[in-house]
Amino acid sequence: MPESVAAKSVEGQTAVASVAAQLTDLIYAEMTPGLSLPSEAEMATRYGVSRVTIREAIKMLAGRGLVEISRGRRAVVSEPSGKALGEFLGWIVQYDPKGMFDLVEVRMSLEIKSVSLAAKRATRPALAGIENMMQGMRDAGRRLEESEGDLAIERRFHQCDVGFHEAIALASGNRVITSLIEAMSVPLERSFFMSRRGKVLRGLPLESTIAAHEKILDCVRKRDSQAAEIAMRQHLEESARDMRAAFDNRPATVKT
Amino acid sequence: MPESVAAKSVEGQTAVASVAAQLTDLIYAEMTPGLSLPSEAEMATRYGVSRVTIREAIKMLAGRGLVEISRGRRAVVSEPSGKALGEFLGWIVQYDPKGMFDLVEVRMSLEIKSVSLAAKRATRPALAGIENMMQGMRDAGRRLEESEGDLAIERRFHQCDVGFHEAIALASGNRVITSLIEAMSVPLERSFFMSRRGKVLRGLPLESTIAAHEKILDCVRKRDSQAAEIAMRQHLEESARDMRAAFDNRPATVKT
DNA sequence: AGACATAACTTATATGATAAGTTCAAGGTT
DNA sequence: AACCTTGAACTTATCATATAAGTTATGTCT
Repeated sequence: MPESVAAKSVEGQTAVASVAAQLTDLIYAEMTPGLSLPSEAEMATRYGVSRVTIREAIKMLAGRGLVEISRGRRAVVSEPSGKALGEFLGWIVQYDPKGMFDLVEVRMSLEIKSVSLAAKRATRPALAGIENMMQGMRDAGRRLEESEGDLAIERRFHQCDVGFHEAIALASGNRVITSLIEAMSVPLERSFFMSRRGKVLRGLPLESTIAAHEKILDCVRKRDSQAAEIAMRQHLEESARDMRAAFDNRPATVKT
Repeated sequence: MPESVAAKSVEGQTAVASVAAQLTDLIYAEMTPGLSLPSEAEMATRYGVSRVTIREAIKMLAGRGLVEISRGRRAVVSEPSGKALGEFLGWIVQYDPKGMFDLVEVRMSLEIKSVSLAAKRATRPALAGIENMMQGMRDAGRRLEESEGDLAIERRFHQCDVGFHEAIALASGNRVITSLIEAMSVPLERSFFMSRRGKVLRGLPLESTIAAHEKILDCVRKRDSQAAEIAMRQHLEESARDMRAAFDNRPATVKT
């Protein structure tokens, strides 16, 4: 039997690491999202290692968000998305109690850049995407006033809020911004959910939140990037204040 | 004990995914960087799955940069770092020819925020870290003028350049910024290296680059965050112009 | 005390087997 | 002709077991 020539090409590296690196190169060089990797068996013979080794290498790529795995099908190259990155940000934010505030601080910069670019570059369909989310917020807001405290609707509202910002990022035409904002929404969403369960309600009235978004959308429509920046900054500062306030009178539910 | 209760708790999820999720929770909840996970055998019995399943789950975490693996030792929880994130950014930037410019665009926002915070918050040792990198640039710059075109020294110069910006990010006291800037330097470094090999030299004279950094450092020392922002913006805009220019008259060297 | 051999633990990889998904086409029914 | 069924071929998911080769701790011997 051929003794795994390719796999051990670099001394001191494990076969799994080597295969993972080679697969990464392969994907970068000659594959695009949606395409399938070869079958495990085929790769195993190609790289001269066992199926186990191949599987572990693929799991590594999956952890990085480079491929998606599902049973019965070959691994598929992923569309780049912020989700995997979001997990990572969660990890960074984890330790520090002030980690979430760090995140909000960064988010402010990015969102301002994002909306500024969006005002300059948004295409028609991108604009429609933003308006769609805005409409979703209005609807959820209306229904939320009628049935007070419905958590499902509240969740829907929050999703549209997040979606609004993601749509703006998309409209910016900058993929890096899109991914980063998408990523940041992951830990933020988690934090929202937890604060919700901890009975810490958002202090901001709905109309105020909706009006702020409406204002931002309006600036983007008018292609006034400076005004858009200002509107976004105000909106985020307000919601950061709110978050901070919620954080301060929080420990009511724990002991002390 | 029942048959792998924990592993298959959520229907429709594979055992590997389930174990990976549980390990992630475990790490988030009660572990800190440097600690070791249990041995594979122990986890296998604990979660009621085979060693293979445990190994694949761990490989996923390793792909995310959550743990580090080495032979003979148990997996160790990683220090959060931008490196894994950098790979991811590389992936995002990969397709788009303008991806690198998107990255530079985002970097500008973050670096400005970074230096602004650093000017306000930098501690003594953090400042020393920045000064250290500055000194490194000066040294490398001097030696670079004497021995023209030494690639090793040039590389050293570039490392200090990157290190300078990372030191500022560190001084900002914002972990998210630190990680993101560290992450962005990965694809940027790769791009630098490639353009270097393609004989596309930086057009900027050394003194100009050094002076720009000197100026930034000075502003941080004086705790003048506004001036620091301006200096950083100028520096980055200049280097972006340079990069764009280098990119434009590029294809002459491709095939050789 | 210090060097060195060794046992105990641990990960890396391979082989072979079984179960359970997906895909696709042949053939039967309406 | 359009629609469903069925099964074969392919593919991944998981397991059990075995061997090799690292790391660490426990000694003993000088």
